[in-house]
Amino acid sequence: MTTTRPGTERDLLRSAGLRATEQRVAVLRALESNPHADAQGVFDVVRSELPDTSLQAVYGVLSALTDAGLARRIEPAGSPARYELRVGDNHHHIVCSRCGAIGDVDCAVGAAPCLTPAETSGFTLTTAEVTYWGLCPDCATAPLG
Amino acid sequence: MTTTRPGTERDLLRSAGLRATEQRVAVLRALESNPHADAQGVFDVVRSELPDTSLQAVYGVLSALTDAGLARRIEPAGSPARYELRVGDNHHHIVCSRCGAIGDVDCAVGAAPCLTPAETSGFTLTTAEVTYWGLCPDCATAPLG
DNA sequence: CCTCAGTTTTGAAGGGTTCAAAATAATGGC
DNA sequence: GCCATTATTTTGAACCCTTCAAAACTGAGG
Repeated sequence: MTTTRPGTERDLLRSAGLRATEQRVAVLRALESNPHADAQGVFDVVRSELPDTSLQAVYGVLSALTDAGLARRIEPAGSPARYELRVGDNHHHIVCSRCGAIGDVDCAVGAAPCLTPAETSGFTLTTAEVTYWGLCPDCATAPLG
Repeated sequence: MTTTRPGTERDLLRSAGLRATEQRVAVLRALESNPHADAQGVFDVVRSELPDTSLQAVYGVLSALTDAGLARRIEPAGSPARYELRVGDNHHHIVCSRCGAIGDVDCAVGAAPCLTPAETSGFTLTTAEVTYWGLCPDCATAPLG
């Protein structure tokens, strides 16, 4: 067996119709160990493994993953875009208003109560996105600010 | 009576502890007639009244209004920041994913059901923000894309 | 009317992201 | 296994939105 050994990321990419490049595999790994990382954060992690990777490549990979449905892009106010691999379930996020840390939050009351506003102003609704704001454990207990 | 006549915006500014400059009055008027406008949009409207106003002044005014609680800043993903004068009530927004138009949406089920997630990952919660995505009336009936 | 602090103007820089052409590398077929 | 094809990445640059900073100005109180 001289073929590829691990391959889970490669398989994931191929099954999504994407070429399994080492940059893409590295980005997937980076996001596995760093949920909610931004492009720069992914870049930093990827570089430790593939030192010649460019930031633009990371942007390209993140875009490809997002388009293919393998990643999800979230953009909290005042923060650069973050990416996560947890897709397909409609979960939400809680953002620390002090340090920007992000946590996952499952939908509040069962299925999707927030998905049905009273009045949509004539808009056709497709999705609802909830962002909670607060303080992460560290910042809540930290000194002043 | 040779004093100011209209003055509602001026009064509003003064009561918030801000100087009533003509730029600020103009920005308030622009937001009254253009809810959810972005800085550039406000700038365009203000310029029709005060041609010498700078974009930086608009940014400054919007920042001052937001800090003073007279305006609210919203930042939908993929859009420049928008501003609105409707503050104090926790209403949400619906954004057209095609053209970016924004509508107001009152909180779905009475008070604030979305404010209580099941699990906060240890975060201390302060606010919840709901963004609905869909198509505005115009885009829903428009041709393709 | 004058003074002083708060605002705006002017000019520039910054971060995050996207664009484009050329070089490179991953597939599928031979 | 080797080639050709086409997707990806590299390289280098530009873009938009926003903020910063010093100097000129203006509103509000005395």
